[in-house]
Amino acid sequence: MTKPDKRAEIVRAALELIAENGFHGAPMAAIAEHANVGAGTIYRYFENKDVLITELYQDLEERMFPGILEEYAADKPVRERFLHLGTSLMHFFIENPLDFRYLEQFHNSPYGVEHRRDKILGKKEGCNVFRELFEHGVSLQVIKDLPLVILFALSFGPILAVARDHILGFVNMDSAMIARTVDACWDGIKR
Amino acid sequence: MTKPDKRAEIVRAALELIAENGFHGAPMAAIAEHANVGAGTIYRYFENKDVLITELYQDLEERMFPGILEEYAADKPVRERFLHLGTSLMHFFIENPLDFRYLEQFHNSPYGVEHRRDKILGKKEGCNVFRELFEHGVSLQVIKDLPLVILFALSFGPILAVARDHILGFVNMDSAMIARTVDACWDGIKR
Amino acid sequence: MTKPDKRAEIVRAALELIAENGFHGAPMAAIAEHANVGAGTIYRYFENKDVLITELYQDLEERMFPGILEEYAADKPVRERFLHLGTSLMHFFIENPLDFRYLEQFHNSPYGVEHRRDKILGKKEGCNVFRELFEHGVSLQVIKDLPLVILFALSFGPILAVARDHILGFVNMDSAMIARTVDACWDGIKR
Amino acid sequence: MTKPDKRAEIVRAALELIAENGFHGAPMAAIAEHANVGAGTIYRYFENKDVLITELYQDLEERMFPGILEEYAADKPVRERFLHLGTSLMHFFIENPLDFRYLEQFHNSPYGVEHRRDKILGKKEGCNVFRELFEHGVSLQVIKDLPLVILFALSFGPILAVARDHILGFVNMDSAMIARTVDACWDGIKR
DNA sequence: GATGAATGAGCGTTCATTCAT
DNA sequence: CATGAATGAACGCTCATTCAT
Repeated sequence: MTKPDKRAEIVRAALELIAENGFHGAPMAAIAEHANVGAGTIYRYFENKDVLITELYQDLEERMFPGILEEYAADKPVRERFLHLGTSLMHFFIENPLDFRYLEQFHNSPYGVEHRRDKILGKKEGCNVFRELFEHGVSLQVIKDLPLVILFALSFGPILAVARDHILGFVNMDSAMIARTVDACWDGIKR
Repeated sequence: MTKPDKRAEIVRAALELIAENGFHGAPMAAIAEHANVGAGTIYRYFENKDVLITELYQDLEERMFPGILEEYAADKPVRERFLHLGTSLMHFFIENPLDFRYLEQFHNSPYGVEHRRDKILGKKEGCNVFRELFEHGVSLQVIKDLPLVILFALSFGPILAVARDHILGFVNMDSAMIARTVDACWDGIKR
Repeated sequence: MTKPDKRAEIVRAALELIAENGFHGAPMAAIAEHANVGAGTIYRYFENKDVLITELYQDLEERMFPGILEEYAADKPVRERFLHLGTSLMHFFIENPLDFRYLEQFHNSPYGVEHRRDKILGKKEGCNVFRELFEHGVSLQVIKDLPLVILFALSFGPILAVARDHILGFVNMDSAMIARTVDACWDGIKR
Repeated sequence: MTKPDKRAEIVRAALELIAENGFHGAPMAAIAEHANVGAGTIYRYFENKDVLITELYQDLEERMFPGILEEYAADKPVRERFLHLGTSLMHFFIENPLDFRYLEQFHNSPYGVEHRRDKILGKKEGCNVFRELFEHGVSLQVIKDLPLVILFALSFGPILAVARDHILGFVNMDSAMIARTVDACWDGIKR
């Protein structure tokens, strides 16, 4: 039986190396070495590098959403829900810098573009909390009546940028600063 | 003497190929071919690929700022100046998708991180209009009193995200939509 | 004790895969899978892939000769015996295309060359009906007085070539056409 | 400018290694080494290994036919022409054992099968002397009225087999023996 | 100064074989 | 005995860089 801890080691090593060096700064041989695994072993768990990259992202999403949605109350006001989500997201990024950097590498690559295209065209199920919240907010005239894509950009653009800058050490985000930043994002989308 | 038009051809070809295919989708041989230049010739103008990539970015910045700063009046109110800059920037990105995609590739790579680090730590001269505008706005209590880095994130995060989505075809930005988006960014940073 | 049916399954699977895809289109893992056997199990029956390939050929010969020699009467005239053998052989090839293709793969490889060398140099016992028939025919002055090796070439060269062309669909051999072809082979060696 | 002698060295090394060890006993790295050339250099002359293999075969054919057709007189009787062609062919094989073994490797591989299929289906121009000779002989009722493919088998089957056996040292073909063998082939196809 | 043929380290991937279970 | 997960050497191929012309 394939040992689950080998797969986990590969995932960990790949995430780390790709997060730190990008996709082509992380050769399969290096991933194998960091995982204390033979080069061929990776291919028992992942068909090829593309599949590894994609599954790594899916793993990441599965680890990310539960935490973010914890204590998320769908019956609270739109503003409060937005602040909750934005804050949780930023905390997750800051506490999981490797995950965050992997996520950025992924989004900023053909994989990520394809992934987004599928999501926007509705080909893929994704986490729709944000979409629903925005649509709800727009219908209540609490949020600006802008295309969803733009509302996403106004919300996540700053959050991602700030998380990156924190991780790179360009700014230090404590809880208060996070709260003020997410507040500012809300100002951007609120009507 | 090295002919400046050869350098220009190399820059043009490299920008095009890298914007379209990423850094490792643009081999030096392909750049040389697209520039109608020998492969070795590139190395007369650029020490190596890293240097080419970095200088390409500097060229891009030099082409970008004059257009954006056109008709920029330092004596207008902060809000008006912000809207002018944001709108110009978005227009530039949308009208120069190749430049924009190169810029994104660059920012999302070790090169870009290094570049930002140098700028923030003050090692490099950059375009300081934005910095001055934000600092001025903060001092007038027109803009939120947040760290500069966060104000940048709140302003450019959404603009970059929206420009990318427009270029990828996920949203269609006409002048009206651009104006509304930049307005929303202002809402994000204004006090 | 090793179960003989496991060995048989391995032999069957290996023959099929190698016949269809050649030696290096038939990885040990694939053979194991087709045989419904663990990859390591093959090594309990065959020391390594080379040994498997060689023993496979011996199995094949053992299955081939009994059928060909059926109804073979050593007291019939040389010509009649030759036609009988040639015809039986061609029928066997045509009715067992997998065996035939394996045989060709084997002959046309270092294994096959080695095998022939051993046979010709008398190191290995083989089926000697053909040799005896030719020697007898030569002594009766019914068959041309040529070296055995050449008589083999004149007889089996065309038969193998025609069988291959039939299997590849380049010609369609019915019983009549087989008879005429073997007749022509006889014309080649007869005095 | 690419030096023609580099290409020639690669061709020589590849022919030699493949003739001796088969296609997968001749790794590109080994070919490069035998040609005293960098591994990457091969790819300046041949797109990939498949192309190298195919072009090697075409080179070989171009070297082979002129010699064989030398002094070939289309106005001589069919028998005489057949003996001339068969003898020339065998001499060529025996004098160029590397070429011969390469040719065998090629024919006995997917490349060769494809090549023959194209030729038989008329997709490819080839050397049609044999075909014309056979068709002419059949129409004059000098050669047996058998499908072309079978006439080819009766002629070349033995010639190839004998050439191989000579090269492997199983028989020694001098001019007299070659003549007698080709005579025997003629007996096989003549009416 | 300009060239582009040549290079070889390094990539992603395969597969015969081993060995702990 | 049987297994199949693990291995790592070896493969075909790419490409940044060099250097003789």
